[in-house]
Amino acid sequence: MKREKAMSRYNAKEVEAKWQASWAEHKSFEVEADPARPKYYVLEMFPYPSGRIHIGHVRNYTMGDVVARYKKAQGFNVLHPMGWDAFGLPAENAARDKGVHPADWTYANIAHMRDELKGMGLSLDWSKEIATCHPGYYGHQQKLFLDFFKKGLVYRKESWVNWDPIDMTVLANEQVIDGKGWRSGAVVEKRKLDQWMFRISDYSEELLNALEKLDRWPDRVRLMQQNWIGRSTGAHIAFDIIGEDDPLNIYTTRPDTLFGASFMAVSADHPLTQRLAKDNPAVRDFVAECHRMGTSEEAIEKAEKKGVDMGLKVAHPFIKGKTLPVYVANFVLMDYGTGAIFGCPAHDQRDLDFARKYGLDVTPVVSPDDQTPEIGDTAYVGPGRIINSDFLNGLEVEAAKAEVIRRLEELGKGAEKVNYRLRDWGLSRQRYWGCPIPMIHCAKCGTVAEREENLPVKLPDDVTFDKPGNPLDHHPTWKHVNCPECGGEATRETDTMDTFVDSSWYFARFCSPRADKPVERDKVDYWLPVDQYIGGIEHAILHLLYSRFYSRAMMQTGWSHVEEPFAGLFTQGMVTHETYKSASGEWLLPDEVDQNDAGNLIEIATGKPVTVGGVEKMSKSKKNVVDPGAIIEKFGADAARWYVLSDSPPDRDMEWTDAGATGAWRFVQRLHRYILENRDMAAAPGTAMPGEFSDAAMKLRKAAHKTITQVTENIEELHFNNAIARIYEFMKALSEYKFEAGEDGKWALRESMEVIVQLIAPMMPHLAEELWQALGHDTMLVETAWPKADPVLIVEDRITMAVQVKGKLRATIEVALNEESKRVEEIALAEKKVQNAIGDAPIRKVIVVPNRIVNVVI
RNA sequence: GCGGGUGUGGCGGAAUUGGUAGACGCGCUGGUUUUAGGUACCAGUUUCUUUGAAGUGGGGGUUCGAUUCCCUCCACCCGCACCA
Repeated sequence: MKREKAMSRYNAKEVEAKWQASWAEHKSFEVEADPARPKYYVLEMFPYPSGRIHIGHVRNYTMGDVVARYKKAQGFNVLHPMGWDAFGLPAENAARDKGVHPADWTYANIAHMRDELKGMGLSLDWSKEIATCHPGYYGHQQKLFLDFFKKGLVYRKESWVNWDPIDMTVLANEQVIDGKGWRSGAVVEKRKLDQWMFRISDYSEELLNALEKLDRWPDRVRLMQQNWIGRSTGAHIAFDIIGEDDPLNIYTTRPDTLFGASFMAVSADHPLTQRLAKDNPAVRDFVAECHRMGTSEEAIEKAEKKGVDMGLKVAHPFIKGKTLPVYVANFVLMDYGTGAIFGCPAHDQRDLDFARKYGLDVTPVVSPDDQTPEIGDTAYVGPGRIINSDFLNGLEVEAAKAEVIRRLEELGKGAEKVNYRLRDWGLSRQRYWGCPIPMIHCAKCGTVAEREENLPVKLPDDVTFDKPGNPLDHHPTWKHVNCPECGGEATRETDTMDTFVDSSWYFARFCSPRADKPVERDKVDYWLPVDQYIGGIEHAILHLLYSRFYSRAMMQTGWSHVEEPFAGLFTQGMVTHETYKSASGEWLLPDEVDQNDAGNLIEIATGKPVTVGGVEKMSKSKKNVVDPGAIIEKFGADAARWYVLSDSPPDRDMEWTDAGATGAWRFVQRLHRYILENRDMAAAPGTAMPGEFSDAAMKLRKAAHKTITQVTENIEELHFNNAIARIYEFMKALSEYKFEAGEDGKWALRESMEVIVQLIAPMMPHLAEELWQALGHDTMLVETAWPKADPVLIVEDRITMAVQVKGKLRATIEVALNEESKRVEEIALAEKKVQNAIGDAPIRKVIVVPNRIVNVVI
């Protein structure tokens, strides 16, 4: 009997498979460039093929799918492709740990994840699928690299890496834990290696200025990029080193505080430090200590401010006879400015911490109130006038900066300088599973480009991961080639490219994914830029900035016409879940936890109570993950899609709860049941619209058309949770509708049923398609135009206005739309509750905001 | 440490961007239906000392009016250049 009841329910699994097959058969989402039609390019950040999709993917791709399906219904030629960010470290880890070849591991993962994505019913054009680890992709990436090289956008430079001395390998920052290698446990060293670099810093100003034009990007992302590029105006100052010919060049943004300088600080990697370290053990030890700190800016900034006096003195450029000691300090970054600063402790917190530690002078030179400020443990960084500074005294900070620069220029000891925080992009990785850099080192000719006819430079398949270091370097034959210039013996570059390179142009490749060159101009000219890009906020800076650089570089090499790859950007929040711990303190999967009869959470296996922890980002380590496959199996893809959209604003984190998913599933059942049980009461499809409607029918029609307007607006703004709330409201209005025998009532019912089915279609495409058919249509909903609201039906002639007395709500009144303010005031004051609230007090003022509110001030 | 963000009932959140705080959903309470229910339907649900008052993380300010703007403090989250 149980089965019988279940059979009468909507069978999501069956129905979803049916429509997925139907869309595939009809090639519903396969598109070609068609200049006669308006295009819309929807793209979600492509996934790393880890093996299984996670619920964050479900949320991300559902959002993109809603936009894609909606835009298609609006008549756009919609490109909505999918691919795989398939190079990267995890494949090599799997190779090392499990003995699987990275390619086999990756392609198996892709196959599985592709099936999972197909089960979600996404409107993807699978004929355009790409994987970055395929030579058909990375070969073209090598061509772009060579073009960039010829334009001078690529160069080689020594730079610092994390080096594991036992594994003999370069470590990613995340592989360095507390200064030690994650596998070997060896203390990590900083080491200098020759690295390939992209000249992104050439575009600093351009990348900064163009942010202004990205008006469909979140402000916070633009702000983060702006801060990352970090344009500052300051000064270069040359300090004469006592007893030496060459000066110490520093960069400062506060030249106005020059008279407050009490020491110089240079980076551990500064040439001066390197030179002095040779004869000075204290300096050498300190440099070694700095090199154990790791390469991340975070590690450097968080470390205690330390330094060593290197015994040198420099002369103050303006104070005769004053000298300043030169320290090597751990908080000075070689990559920023010149790698050297002057320290003015009174007006910089780091300098102050340093000065207090080493007993250096603290001289205030900026005063907020013309008094000499007391400097304790907090530096004064605010505005004010200059004091204790000779010719600068009395000037405001900005005027003082200009004046000191003018004086320095006169002396030939300095100049104004614009500086950027943005560094060139180091793309070399000493790893196997990445795109080979198509360069060859020849003893005679130097480093030369591989010939284009030899592209792609393919990765060798026969590699081993049992030896420390880079497998490409170990390979017996791969790197040995003839020089393309002289034909002599030479070796290939064994570095591969950063995976950020792969993801910096994939959106362009999607336009012509099988072309025999990186991109076809007519295709990118039609499709680019991406109209709506959707992905995580964690990519706010690097991936997006690198892609913006790549677009410009591709423009410069003639491949494209767009500066900005992503016209619209949306960053969705993460999916979170409660964490659970067993009685013995082990993390538990949500599936291992259930409620007992008393409503307490217990571990299913043991029956023991479970400790509920915080709601956190889903992570394998804390086991607070849900498996999308299991969710879709249980509730269907539509319910899962509906739920990830319904509860939280898309840019915020959402908490996954079982109850929420069940709620979505219930709505699926409810709508399905409603349409199937009541469709016979509705007019036949295609019936002509009656000339007149009863009040009830009219009320329903108004609700339907208002809902069309609201849902359309909500989807345009990507406020999917609000769209769903409006659909719920309309569902309520629909179920409260009393059926009428007349043709007008039947017609209104059909209209409303069709409207709700069309409005849910972007979110729940399978159910919508099924119900569309159930309503008697033999066309596919996926090919049906988006409903249009009748403007006549969405204007209300009477509205409710709130009446406040002294800012507090006392009554509401109903008035005509756009009623005269004077009349509104009369009606409001006549209200009994309003009069009670006013009492005997004299009315000082009445504020009437048309169609909104009345506030009586007493 | 630096940069960016978030904070509203028991829970997720809404609020036309300065104008009725709590839409919509979950949960809960009561009722109806059903052979049964982790079903369906109906009603209620911010709190309190309830003729009223308080209330959007805490404190202060601007305003006729503040979830919204300003100052300050607290908590949590994201990024920091070799994870993707």
